[in-house]
Amino acid sequence: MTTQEEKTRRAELIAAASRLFKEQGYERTTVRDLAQAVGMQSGSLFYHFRTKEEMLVAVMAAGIGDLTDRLEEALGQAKTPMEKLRTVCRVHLDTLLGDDKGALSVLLYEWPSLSDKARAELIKLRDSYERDWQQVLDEAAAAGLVHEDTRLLRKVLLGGLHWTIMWYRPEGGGTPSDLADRILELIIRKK
Amino acid sequence: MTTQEEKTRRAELIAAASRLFKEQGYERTTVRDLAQAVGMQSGSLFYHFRTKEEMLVAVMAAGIGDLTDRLEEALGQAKTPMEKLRTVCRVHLDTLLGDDKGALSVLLYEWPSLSDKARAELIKLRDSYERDWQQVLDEAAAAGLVHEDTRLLRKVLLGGLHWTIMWYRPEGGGTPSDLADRILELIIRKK
Amino acid sequence: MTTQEEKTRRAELIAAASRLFKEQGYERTTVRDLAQAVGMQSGSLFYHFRTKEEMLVAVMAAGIGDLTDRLEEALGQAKTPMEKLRTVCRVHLDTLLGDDKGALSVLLYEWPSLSDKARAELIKLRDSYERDWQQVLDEAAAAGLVHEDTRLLRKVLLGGLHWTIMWYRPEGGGTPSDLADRILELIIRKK
Amino acid sequence: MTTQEEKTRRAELIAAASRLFKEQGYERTTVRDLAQAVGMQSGSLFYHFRTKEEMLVAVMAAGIGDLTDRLEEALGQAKTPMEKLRTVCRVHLDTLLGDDKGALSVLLYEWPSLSDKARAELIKLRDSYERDWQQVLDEAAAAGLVHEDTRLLRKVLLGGLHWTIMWYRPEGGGTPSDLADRILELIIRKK
DNA sequence: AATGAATGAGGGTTCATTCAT
DNA sequence: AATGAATGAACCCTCATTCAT
Repeated sequence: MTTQEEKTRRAELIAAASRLFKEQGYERTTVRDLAQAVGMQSGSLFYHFRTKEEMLVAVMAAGIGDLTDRLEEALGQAKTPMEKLRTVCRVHLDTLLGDDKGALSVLLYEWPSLSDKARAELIKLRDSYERDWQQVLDEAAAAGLVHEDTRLLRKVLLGGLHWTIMWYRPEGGGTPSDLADRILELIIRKK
Repeated sequence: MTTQEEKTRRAELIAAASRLFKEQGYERTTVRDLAQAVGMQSGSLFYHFRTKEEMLVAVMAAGIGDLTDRLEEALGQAKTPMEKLRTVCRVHLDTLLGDDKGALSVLLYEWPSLSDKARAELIKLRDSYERDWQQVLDEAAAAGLVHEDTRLLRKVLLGGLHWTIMWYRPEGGGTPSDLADRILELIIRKK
Repeated sequence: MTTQEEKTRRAELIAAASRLFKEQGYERTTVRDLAQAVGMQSGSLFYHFRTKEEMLVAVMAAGIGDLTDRLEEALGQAKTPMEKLRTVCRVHLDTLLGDDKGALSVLLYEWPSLSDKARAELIKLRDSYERDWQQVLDEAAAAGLVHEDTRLLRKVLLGGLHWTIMWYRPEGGGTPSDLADRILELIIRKK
Repeated sequence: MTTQEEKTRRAELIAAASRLFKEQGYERTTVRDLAQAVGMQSGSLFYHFRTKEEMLVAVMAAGIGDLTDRLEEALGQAKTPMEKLRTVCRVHLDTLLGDDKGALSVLLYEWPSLSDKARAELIKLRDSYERDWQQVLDEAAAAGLVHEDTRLLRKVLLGGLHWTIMWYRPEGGGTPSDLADRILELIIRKK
């Protein structure tokens, strides 16, 4: 009950922060903006988070955590290397470009705003996500679907996907999943 | 004389801003930091630039301008579609990852810090650079070297290249040009 | 039962406040510090005390009350003017420098933190303590032991004793009682 | 000229801080109070001092510095041990109770507000003042004027003098110098 | 008797910018 | 061209206090 409400309030704050950090950037978002977005006074924020940076970390951790969960669930239903490849790209773009979430884009573009300490914590989570990618790419390379330098491919492909936030527009651009498929085409080695 | 010195001073400031904006981010760099870096008082900056944002714009404009100049010069010496392809990638990474410049990375990662007005001005410059890329990719596609969806390819490949700032380390990672070649391999359709 | 527990809880709080106000000062001690020291939430404090200042007053009142009680008890066993003189000094330093109590030092050094109203209340208690001192000094003067300007002597001697908190260190400094005796020597008119 | 004005402004601020810290206490004085007292905005303070604590240190350092200067000048004109004794007490009380200065009383009563680092710096200045006292007391003891435990006497007498701020009232209390003489009587060993 | 959550005023400090000189 | 000084709004954060439960 209390736990419930606490979860709710924290979750509300994280959601609001996610949105605002994405829209305006972390530095340009004030704690007053954040408080107002959930209908409280700015001082009250600090009951839930010790610092503004802690909110940023929470947003990012939630973002990468969600993403990893989604990916692992989706991978559970993918059989072939090709299906898995499609899955990692689709889940990534669905999450990044889906309008309900800003957390992932915050993760990517506010990385330099983190203190070293906070960064270290998040790197662990990010690495776990990238390990899943690496496995999928390794299987795909083994099946001759992609170039065998999979470590480089992982970084470059993820970079290419990340960058879509800068130019993707839902109207007339197809769904994120469609886009994922088209991007995949660019690097697939047809048998 | 005055013009000469003025150019010098402005250029000094832009260089300093470039470095500091890259290292610390635009928002986290104060005008005092900037002034100190060239040995003046913070108030004196405003003789050279009306606002801090104007410095950001100057850095970005110089960055994209330089890049386009370099590219066009290098393309002048490239003959085949393959050579041209290699050139665009190499010039991009040499500029982005070369240690003497931060301007390009500032351009990429401080884009959201711009006001709408400033953004509009820079978009023109950026488009001119991307037009050069587009031409090269179109030629390459015509020669069967790359996927024919060159507009998408341009965005994704540039995204992949941009992202290298996040992970490239000079020590043990080869030169930026080497990296460019390896990345190109990932998307080349072998004849 | 409730009364009993209430007393206990109040006493705990006063003891904790005494220690914290002494160590960190009244202004620099937060109600959260105080609450934590007795294992409760900050809001719960306000069931026991209406304001933070009320805690300060309680600490001070307890401090001066205890001191007066101790003094009167000790004086009961002192016969000669010289014994009485020694007693007032010893009790004062034992209480001020004894490691179990901070209340007296709080009384001295947080006096300016009090509101006028609170101050008035405490002045009465303090005066009662000083009246005991005055009597002892008057007897001593009558016996030729000290200078006859006993009102001035009272203030100056008490000032000198108060100031010991600033420099007294238990290790290698003798006991507070020893120190009291040595200080007394400084102002005694030998026979 | 610039130096002059800078001195003026800094001196103004120190004077105002001195007064306010004495009247309201350091913690209860806001930087807005301080700024208003010299007719500037609160932000402007930080052009002259990096932190509020730096102002406190400046007040204290000025206080103890002035005091030492005054003392050394006055001692230059004192011949006999008795005259010197009178001088140290008079200078101390004139400075402490003279209505133009609050710095010395701030030094005494805001000592606990200092950070360890700042305290260390001020201890040096204070020690230099107390060394002058020690010499005077040693000479006086050699002449049989005071008790031979001069180190203890120094601390106790200074404590007694310090405490006068708590009770001295100019109206009807004689001048600070008169008071100094009367206090001295309390500890003098008549020939 | 105590809690968890919130309040709201105010804290010290930062910082882009201005301007007389 | 540059400076020293100041501005003033905004910043993140603190904290005594309140109150429904």
